[in-house]
Amino acid sequence: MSIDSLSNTFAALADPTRRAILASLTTGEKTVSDLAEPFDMTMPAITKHLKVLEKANLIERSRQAQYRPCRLHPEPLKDIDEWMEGYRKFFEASFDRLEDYLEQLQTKEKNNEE
Amino acid sequence: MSIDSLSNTFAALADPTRRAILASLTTGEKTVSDLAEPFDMTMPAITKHLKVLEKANLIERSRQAQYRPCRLHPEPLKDIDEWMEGYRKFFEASFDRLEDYLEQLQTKEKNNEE
DNA sequence: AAATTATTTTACCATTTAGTTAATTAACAT
DNA sequence: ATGTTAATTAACTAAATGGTAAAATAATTT
Repeated sequence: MSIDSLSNTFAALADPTRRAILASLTTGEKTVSDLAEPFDMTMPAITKHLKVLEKANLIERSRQAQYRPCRLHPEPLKDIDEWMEGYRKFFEASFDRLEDYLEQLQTKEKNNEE
Repeated sequence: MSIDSLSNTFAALADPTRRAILASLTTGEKTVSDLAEPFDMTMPAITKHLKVLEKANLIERSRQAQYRPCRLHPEPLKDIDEWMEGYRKFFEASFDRLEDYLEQLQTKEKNNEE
């Protein structure tokens, strides 16, 4: 039980419906019906998606009358951003420079072995 | 068929074994056995993870004798980074401070109203 | 040619996921 | 009290996922 939270966050984002829900929440709090409206999907399906997002800590919920409004809780995205940091140098560099970089690394490794 | 590629990338990253494989590839090309070594997992399991990464375009493979070396192909991470761009303002520290600041302002205003 | 090493494929299994319909809960409005 | 609106839960299904063991493929070594 309890998969690591980075995996959980990535998994939650690996679905276009859920990403669209998050995008929708960037403009402010929304009810479940509001969120469901753009999708050709039943309400229980949306409820499930919201549970996934809630478990991944990407949204927070409250109660107002019969509504359960959702709002964005972006903190877990920070963890992804930090994870990305370790790879940024690989995709920001031009292809030629990446190859140079990898070559350098391998040369260094070889030298360290001696 | 053919899920959107952003979903595919996120899904590929939603597994600690696969992320560890990517991390391992940041130091250069590795054979399947090299990659498998740290894990308590059979070779076919690793082969499957590599297929997921390959399908997500996060690794590339070649042939050298009986080896099938893998190397990092970081480009899809760029797409994630770009997706993140739309959310950065929500989780970046400066924003938190801005929120605090705005909250302070509103409190002050309220006090002035009384 | 036979044996070894590296890797994949096949066939299987258990669990999770993404959806459905039907029933239920909760709060509000008449 | 009754009905309406908002949302969830329950029960089910099909497909995907992450793993296994055993067999197959491919190249190398002896």
